[in-house]
Amino acid sequence: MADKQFYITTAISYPNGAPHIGHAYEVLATDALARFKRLDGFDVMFLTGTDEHGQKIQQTAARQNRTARELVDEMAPLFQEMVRSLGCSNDDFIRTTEPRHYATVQALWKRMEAAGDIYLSKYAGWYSVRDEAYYAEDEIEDREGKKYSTKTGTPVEWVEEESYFFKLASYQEKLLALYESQPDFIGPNERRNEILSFVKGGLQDLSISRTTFDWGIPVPDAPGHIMYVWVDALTNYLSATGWPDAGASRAKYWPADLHVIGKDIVRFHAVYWPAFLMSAGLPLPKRVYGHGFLFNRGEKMSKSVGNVISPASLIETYGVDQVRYFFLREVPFGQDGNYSHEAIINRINADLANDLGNLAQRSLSMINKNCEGRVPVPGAFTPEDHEILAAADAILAEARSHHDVQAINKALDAIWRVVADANRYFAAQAPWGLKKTDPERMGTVLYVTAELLRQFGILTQPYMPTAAPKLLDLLSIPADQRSFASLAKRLSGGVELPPPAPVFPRYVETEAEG
RNA sequence: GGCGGAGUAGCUCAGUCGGUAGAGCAGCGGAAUCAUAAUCCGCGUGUCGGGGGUUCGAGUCCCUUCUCCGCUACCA
Repeated sequence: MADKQFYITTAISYPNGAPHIGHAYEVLATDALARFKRLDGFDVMFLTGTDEHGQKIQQTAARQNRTARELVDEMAPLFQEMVRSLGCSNDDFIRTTEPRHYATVQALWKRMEAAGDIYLSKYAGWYSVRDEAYYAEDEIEDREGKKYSTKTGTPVEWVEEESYFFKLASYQEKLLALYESQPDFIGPNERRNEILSFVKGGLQDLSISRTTFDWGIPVPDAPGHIMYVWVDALTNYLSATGWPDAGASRAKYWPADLHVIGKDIVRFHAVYWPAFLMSAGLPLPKRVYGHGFLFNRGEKMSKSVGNVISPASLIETYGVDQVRYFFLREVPFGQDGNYSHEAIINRINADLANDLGNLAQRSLSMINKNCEGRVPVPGAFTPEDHEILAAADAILAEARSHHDVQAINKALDAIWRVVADANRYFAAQAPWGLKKTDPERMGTVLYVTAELLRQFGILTQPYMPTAAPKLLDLLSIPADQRSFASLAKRLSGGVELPPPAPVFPRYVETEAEG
């Protein structure tokens, strides 16, 4: 049991502005992965948080005439509230401004320094504050006397500073060996190929300290130097385990099993991060997975286009479980996805209200009216009964294999294929017609259907942490019989059920909306 | 410029070792009435981006070409 641990993380959010759908998507998907593992018997640690240092925060705060500290203390709770409102089950929320994080980052730095991988040199070049990146002479252009990055269009300024460097170049071979020996270190495959070609193309040493601003973690024994964003931010995954305190209660969780991140920061997680850890002599995470981006009707969400929708308003409009279900089912995790009001409604009504919700409602109300509100005691099963139950029994193994590669939408497809089968089963058996002709057979059909609902209820808990338990409540399933281990134990006949109530309401368009 | 990926039914996409093109959604018709106007059944003649080639036979292999996307590099 001690070996069945699972440490999963999201990237930490940069709280320079309010949380948006991208933040919500990443954390809700990671939550589904974490919940699945918990239900599957793992001792899970699920971490998310905020990355609160850097020049952008400092400048935003300055514009508002206050300190960076004041700014992040106001912003971080917005992210915590978003995570909470999405029904997420994170075990911790780390902020990079916390003392525990400072301690870990500085310890990691010292380890890398002791390994001989850090040296002092000088860095000069065109720096974009917004991108937090340096650009070469030919990567910038002159526009009305000012310099801009040709790549991102952001303003750049000439910066010359003393900087500590990390000997990244010397890790090229070790990294390639890592990708070779651990083929699933990077997912999905497209991202792996990109990283592979990037590293094969040669690595340069990395500047890992800054002296031009001071909102960051100080470099040990180097006044004036603060740490580069990625040394600081990536290390949060380690900080939450209490490292370097080997006696910390969470020390056992390292190395992380899965870092869930956006596809834009795969390089930092798949190149820099393992190199830092190798340097410090620490075990490496098992896998890094880069998910795609979400677009509103094919367009990137932006204030100028006027299609900005906050996670909070989505939840308010559709409901938290519905929002979670939609994004997890509709978008293949790892690919970019689209969302629109129409698409969300279609999923809510077709999959949740019609297919699953209505199946529950029609079968449970028949039990309520015709079986004294108790789970019927089934008679002998027919081949049809065995077949549909076998289909349900097969879901877990398939869902598991999809979750192993973060193919969340495929796991949901697998469940809903059987939901569709269950509707066909119910229609074919037509228990309402058996009421007078063969009440015992009717009871058996209703029993089988209730058992299928139990399976669906248990299996959908990772995705819909509010609605799925409601469905299980309607079946009087005790709290301690809701894990995947309980899937194999059939519903017991004779148990009293509460009156049925709709679990997934239809979304009805109101006049005002249109 | 280099590397990689993708172009298949109105929409989103599956198509394993080459063997007469599939699913879901939407649409049309029917059945049923237990149920959240829900459910079930039936209905798809698609230049599989274009062109050429290999093969008895190619969406599936090879060449070429067009378009889109990602990563990356960049010319004195």
